[in-house]
Amino acid sequence: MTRSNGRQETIDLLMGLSHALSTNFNTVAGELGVSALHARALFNLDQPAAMRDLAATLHCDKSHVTGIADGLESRGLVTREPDPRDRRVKQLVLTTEGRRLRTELRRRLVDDAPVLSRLTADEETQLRGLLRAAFERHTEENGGGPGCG
Amino acid sequence: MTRSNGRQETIDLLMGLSHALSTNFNTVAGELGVSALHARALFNLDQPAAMRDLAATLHCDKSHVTGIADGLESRGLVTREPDPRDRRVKQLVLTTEGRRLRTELRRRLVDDAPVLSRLTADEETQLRGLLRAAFERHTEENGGGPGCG
DNA sequence: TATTGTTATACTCTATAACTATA
DNA sequence: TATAGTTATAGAGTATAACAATA
Repeated sequence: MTRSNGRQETIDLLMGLSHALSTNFNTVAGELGVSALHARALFNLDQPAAMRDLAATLHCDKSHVTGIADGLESRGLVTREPDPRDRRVKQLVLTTEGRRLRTELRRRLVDDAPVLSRLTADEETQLRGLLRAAFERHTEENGGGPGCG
Repeated sequence: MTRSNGRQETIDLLMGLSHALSTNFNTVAGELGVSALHARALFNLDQPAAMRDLAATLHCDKSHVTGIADGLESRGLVTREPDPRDRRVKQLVLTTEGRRLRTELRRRLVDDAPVLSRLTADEETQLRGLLRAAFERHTEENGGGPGCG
């Protein structure tokens, strides 16, 4: 019970931060006219990706990615490109508009970051260092490193 | 563009942590035999609460709380108690079993905290200090302080 | 035989609106 | 007239299973 109470406070704070972050993500996505789901997909499409890989990144079933890709494609944000190496595979590739939207999404997430904006530059650097350390030591166990998975 | 790149990394790290945290929350809830939704409600019922208040805490509509309370009640985890001051209101109160489950939930969240477990005691204290500072300066704007809202 | 993506189906989470009983 | 909770309904998000094409 020596460390637990502090640990518990840390968890509460992190869950609060987590919630603020995801609320902000939803808000920003909404402002850009896409659902949070679509924004999450866009966010992870910095490089073209096979649908199977996007499913892995998003921790969902591949059948779900079909629907996501349909939505994104009908909005002109991605295209399905054949993979010359394996004709079963379709690569999802951002269109120009998709890239624009993705860039804007990231820009706003960075600019509007809730809670975070309350730290001084020094404090933010400290925080980043701590998180980096935690993730470097946090091996594959729990689904890997950071990102919008 | 001086600070943006670092900031962007911080955001990525936080989103990764956020995801690890919520995955862990779901896992722990599953191990205890409740859905993440029910666990989230239990988590916030440390004190009896009117259904309207739980809706506010969970950031959802009151109609949704009716369903949550139905599920929790049918599992013997909460009861609906009348409020003598206002006969429209029903207070949700944890049963003995509900309290036990809530305690166990919190214990496991603290013990199994992913990523966090990779920090030394000193680092965790530093992290807690930073988060506390951020939240203290982060006024009501974005739904208030920490918690499992 | 195994895998990629698709379709069909169903289940969970959540919001909106109409209702009731209070206030 | 406004609010607390309920009911009914509908829409996302997601999983499972069966299928087609390809490996």
